[in-house]
Amino acid sequence: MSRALSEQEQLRRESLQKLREIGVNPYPAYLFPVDASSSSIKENYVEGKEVVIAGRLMSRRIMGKASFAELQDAEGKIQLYLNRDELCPGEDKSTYNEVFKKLLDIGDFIGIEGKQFKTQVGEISVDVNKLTVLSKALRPLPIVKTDADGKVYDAFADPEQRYRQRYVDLVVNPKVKDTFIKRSRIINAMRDFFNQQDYLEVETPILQPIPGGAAARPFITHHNALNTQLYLRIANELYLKRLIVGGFNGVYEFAKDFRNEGMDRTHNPEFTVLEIYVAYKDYNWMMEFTEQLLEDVTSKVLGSSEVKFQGEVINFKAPFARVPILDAIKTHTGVDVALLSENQLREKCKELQIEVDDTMGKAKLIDELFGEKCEMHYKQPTFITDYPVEMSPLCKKHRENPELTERFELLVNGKELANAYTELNDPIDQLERFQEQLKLSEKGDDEAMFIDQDFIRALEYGMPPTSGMGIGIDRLVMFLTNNTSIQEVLFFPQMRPEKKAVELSESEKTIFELLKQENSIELPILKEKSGLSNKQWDKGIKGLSKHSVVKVEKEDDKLMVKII
RNA sequence: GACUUGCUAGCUCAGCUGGUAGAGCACAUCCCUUUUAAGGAUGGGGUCCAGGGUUCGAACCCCUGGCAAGUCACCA
Repeated sequence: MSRALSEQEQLRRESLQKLREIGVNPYPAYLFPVDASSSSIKENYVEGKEVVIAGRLMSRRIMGKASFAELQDAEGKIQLYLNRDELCPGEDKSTYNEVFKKLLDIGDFIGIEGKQFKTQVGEISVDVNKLTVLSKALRPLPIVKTDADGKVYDAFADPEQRYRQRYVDLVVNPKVKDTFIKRSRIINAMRDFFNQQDYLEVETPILQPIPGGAAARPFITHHNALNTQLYLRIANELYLKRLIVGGFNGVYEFAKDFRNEGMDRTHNPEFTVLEIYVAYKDYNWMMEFTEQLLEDVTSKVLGSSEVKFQGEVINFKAPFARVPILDAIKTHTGVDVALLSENQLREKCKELQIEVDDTMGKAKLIDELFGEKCEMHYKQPTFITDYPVEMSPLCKKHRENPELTERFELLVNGKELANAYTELNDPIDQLERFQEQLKLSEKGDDEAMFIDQDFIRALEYGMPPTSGMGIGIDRLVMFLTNNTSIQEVLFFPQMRPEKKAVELSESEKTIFELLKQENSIELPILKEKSGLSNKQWDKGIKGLSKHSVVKVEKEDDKLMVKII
């Protein structure tokens, strides 16, 4: 069953047909020899120079025998001037009168040849002397207009439509395109930074038999040939460390991770993370490395280490502040965790109106305390360091205090942007930590880590002292493009599927069943038989006609209903 | 998962106390040779998210469901 077409869609299909009838192929297969672009023309304007450009027709201002139009290519828009007698110098004016004025629509791809010139108002334009149809658009684009002051009218702004039909969003909202261009540049700048130091970009499995390296619920899938359960990775940490065991000096991966958890404006089920591991380094070195990386990336991509984000100015100029987590808690709550037992700490948390329960250990309490009372204070990039050992099962114990670890998180605008460790390379300690996690999992924590025996085996062969760091790329891009929603920095954020094909409603089914017995029946009799109320009958019979399932016909003054 | 808000023409949105569904842009026909949110005249276009209920009558009231956004909860 085909979709009902709107009036505008029907007209465009008719235009498509007419183009073919007059010998114009609406979808030609040939290469179109573009030699300029909207931006190259504006940047290197030469009066009278011939150019060949292509793009979408985005607006038309027809004034009888001459017209202005806007062409949008990958870089932006440029104005076209079409003069009937220049475009059609002979007797046949059909390219202008028929093709351009009648059969083309906004959104169609066209190629043009013409001369650069400036209009009386001074706008750089192209005077068209040849026009080629490159691809006809059958659906109308939303029309977004911008006036001389940059004020936007009728913006295509509904988030649902924008995310579901990102292609449309990209065509009509230039800012959206900018965000994704920046995203690509950010990743390139990071890659350059790592490659300059001779770290190796690697790829590790997405389908993993044991989902390790983080505490999160995985997606589960099944491999038929192996007849085994596999998981989509929640992190790539354990694989990258295996490569350090294998002898690489530094490895990094821009990885898609998958977590089967809630979705909101900062969480998408699949997201991108950069993880990097460098041998013979510790977390102090990694802090300096991270600072330099972010200063370098912001300067290269934005031209400045200062980033405007939601009215705040965030400065990524190195060095960043460094605050041990217990100091942060003391500063913002007055609680000196080091002096308190677990129960005393739990009481303190209750006093501070933090929700706690008896299953929470000291680490979890500290985490809550920090998350609720401290995190939001760190707007400027700040390294929070030395987390409790229970929270960090893959991190080496602190060289001065075995209850803590050599870990830092980078907070920006109160949110975690990066996470790093001096990696745990003692295989016996690592196995014990995994076993601790197993106990948590037996207590019902469905996010506690699995024991990865092969990873332990790798560590038993020896891993050099190593520091590793991960950055949430989506969140970084959000900061650097001033977006508060992760959906704005993903081309295709996860959405619930759109509605399925229409099924028959109850009333429609009732009528259809009756009709199937007779094939053709008088309308009043059918209505009587159906036993439906007026409204149900009306909706039912109208629905069936609309779905082209039945037809109502007049025969000898009788209304007959027939199955089609 | 809970709560709040929204869903009306291709797009952006009105639609009063329940009484024949509106505007701007877009579209169609006509006029217009340097315009620019071009202009002028005329016209067409609707599953009012879906289903059910109340009612003489529902875009509007009630119930159920769908999708989305925001807030909260959960969660790296």
